[in-house]
Amino acid sequence: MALDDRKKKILQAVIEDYINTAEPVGSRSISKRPELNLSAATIRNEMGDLEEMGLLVQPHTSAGRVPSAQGYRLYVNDMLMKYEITANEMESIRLAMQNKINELDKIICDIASAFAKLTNLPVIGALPTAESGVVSNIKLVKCDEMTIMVIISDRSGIIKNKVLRLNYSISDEELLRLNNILNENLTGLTKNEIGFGNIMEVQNALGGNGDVFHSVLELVHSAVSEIDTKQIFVEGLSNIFRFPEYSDVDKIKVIFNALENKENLGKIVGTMQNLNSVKVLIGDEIPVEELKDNSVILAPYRVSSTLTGIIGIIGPARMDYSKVISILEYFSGEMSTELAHNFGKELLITEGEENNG
Amino acid sequence: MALDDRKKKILQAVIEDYINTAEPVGSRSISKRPELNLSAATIRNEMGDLEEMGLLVQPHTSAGRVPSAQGYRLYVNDMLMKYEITANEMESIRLAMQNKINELDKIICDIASAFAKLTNLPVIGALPTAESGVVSNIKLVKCDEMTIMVIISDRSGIIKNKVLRLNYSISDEELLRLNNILNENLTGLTKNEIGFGNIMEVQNALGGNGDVFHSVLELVHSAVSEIDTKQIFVEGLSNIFRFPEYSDVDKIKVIFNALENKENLGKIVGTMQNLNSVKVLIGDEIPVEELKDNSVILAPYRVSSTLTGIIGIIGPARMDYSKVISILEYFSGEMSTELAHNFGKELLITEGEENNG
DNA sequence: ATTAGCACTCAACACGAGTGAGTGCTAACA
DNA sequence: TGTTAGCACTCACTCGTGTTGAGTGCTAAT
Repeated sequence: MALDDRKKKILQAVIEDYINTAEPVGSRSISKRPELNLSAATIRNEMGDLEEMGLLVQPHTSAGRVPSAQGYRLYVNDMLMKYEITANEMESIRLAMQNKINELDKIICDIASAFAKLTNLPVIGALPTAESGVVSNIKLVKCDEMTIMVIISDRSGIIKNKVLRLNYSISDEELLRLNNILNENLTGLTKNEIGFGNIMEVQNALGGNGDVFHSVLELVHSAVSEIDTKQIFVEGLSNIFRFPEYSDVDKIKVIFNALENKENLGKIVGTMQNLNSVKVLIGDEIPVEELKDNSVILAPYRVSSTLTGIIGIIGPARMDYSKVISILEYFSGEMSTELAHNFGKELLITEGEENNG
Repeated sequence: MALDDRKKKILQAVIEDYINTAEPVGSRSISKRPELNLSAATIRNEMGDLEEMGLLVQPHTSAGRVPSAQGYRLYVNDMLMKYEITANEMESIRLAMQNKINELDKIICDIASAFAKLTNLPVIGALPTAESGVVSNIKLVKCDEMTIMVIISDRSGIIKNKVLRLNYSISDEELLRLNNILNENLTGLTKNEIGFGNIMEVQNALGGNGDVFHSVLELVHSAVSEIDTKQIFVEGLSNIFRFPEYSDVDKIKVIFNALENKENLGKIVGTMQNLNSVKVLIGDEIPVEELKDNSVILAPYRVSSTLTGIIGIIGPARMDYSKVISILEYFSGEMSTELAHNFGKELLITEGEENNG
């Protein structure tokens, strides 16, 4: 059966009605639309065809039709109207970006929060991490007699710092020597290239008293290996209460349990392979069984040449794709220029951690 | 009316039954208890008295009785049986503490998560912060030509670090001079004593080119003022789904909205004034209107002489006070020695942030 | 003082009729 | 041949009713 223009229009009408009302859409309500000057009976015939084609589903015999995942997919791919972001919406996002005092992680969370408000949907994402850039500098700083901080940078700035409290003291000369050897052996390599092997090389280069520095080396290793560890966040989770599809406690329980599990979130965010465009996951395209009645829309953002993150929303498959995609695209596109404008230069990210020796 | 021994026993029986079943407790079920060899009719008379005294409440005429907030309060103050922590429970908490690789914040979150599992309740708390200790050292480190890190320590170690990217370069000599002046003016003061006034003094001491360092001073100021900013966390929120009192979406919505609001959490955690013992908030003792059907139990913990935090649970007023209090007391008491044992020395906390200049 | 007995209350549940939105099919119509 | 009006049918949903059972308060006997 061919999907002619009229069928497309009817499908679109059903999807848009359903997005607004969350109720199965009947033939009569569609027939009332002025752009489709057809009787309910005709619509019924067409809807029957659309159901046969797998684009619509009937929850039960005497109910209207609901879009299937396949229907949504067709809608997203072919029939999406361009949603024009309002000045207000741009303003909310800009405002969230403009708080100069806050550090990057907080700005991202502010933006996520603004998204959650604009879209009335829970927002998920990953904080910016360095995508395996080349380590350009490792710096060991002695904070006090027994406390060492390691600072790792790539050419765009600091990407990780960690603190270590030793249970022995280390002289300035020893530290400088260790620092030099570390830089000789590790700079110029990407995070992925730095493994335990390289670290052992350093230990060998240090010769006899390499043992003394063992915990410092361990610290460097753990800092390096965490460079691109994605820190995942969820904002505005309580937005799901707005949806009639979550008016049942059991369903809320399922989605909460699913989203409380960082592993699941990691899987979802991990579906973004190329960091260039918005990605839409509908229904069982989501790699988490419990979320297969939902849709996820993800967008990459780039803070600097090496720092990237992911932000997106999750909600019932019935969602305002057009608006959400536009907002995410706007953000994705404007992020770097916006922040560059506000901050006047490339941004840094840094995380502090501690450790014991 | 006097609260004689028998009335106390009946009250206790009602509360403990209700804690276990979440159903209004009838006279018959109490009369079956071997330790109270009384008929249902007698129990009924006594329960009538207890209701008159405000310790029990009847949800509706033909229902059993439920403890009032006042009843719970009496129970917690006078009638609590000492719950003996099991070896298993100790083990879970110890395990969470033992992960040496992780930094302190993660250990606390692990412990919170263990608590959530042990108690089947959502856990709230504040990450360890320095309680206005004396700033013993401020260190400015030049990471690269235009990047500065400020590291603030008290005598127990690093308590805050922040990174700043300048849009001008700063010489080693200038930085050293600024560092010295900062230490001259600010060390020995507590966080509360360091205000914008002191910072301005530094700027004056710097003389003519004080402007150049303005953003560095701003950074120091913001780092200092964040030293004891409580970072609040919630773990295992989905535990509330276990309770029949939250089988209604509207109620879940209320508690979620209440707990999603950091301000509310701050208010709750803020009720801990003295950091010495476990605190129980029952019903409207909780400073958040929406949570007045719940109870909160909070405990302080001390990581080092200057680093303290708060951890606690929240749940329906009907909760196993005895067990939860014991677990929190155990944790509160063992925390420092446990961690001291695992880490072999005082702990540090450090947070990294960034800023723009 | 305690208890057995009894009438009373009321939430909860199950059942069934009625309602209405929606369908598919068929026959008439342009 | 495509479109439409009409009609019988389906089925979730609502609402009123009756029943059940746990629990109470009161009273009178022990």
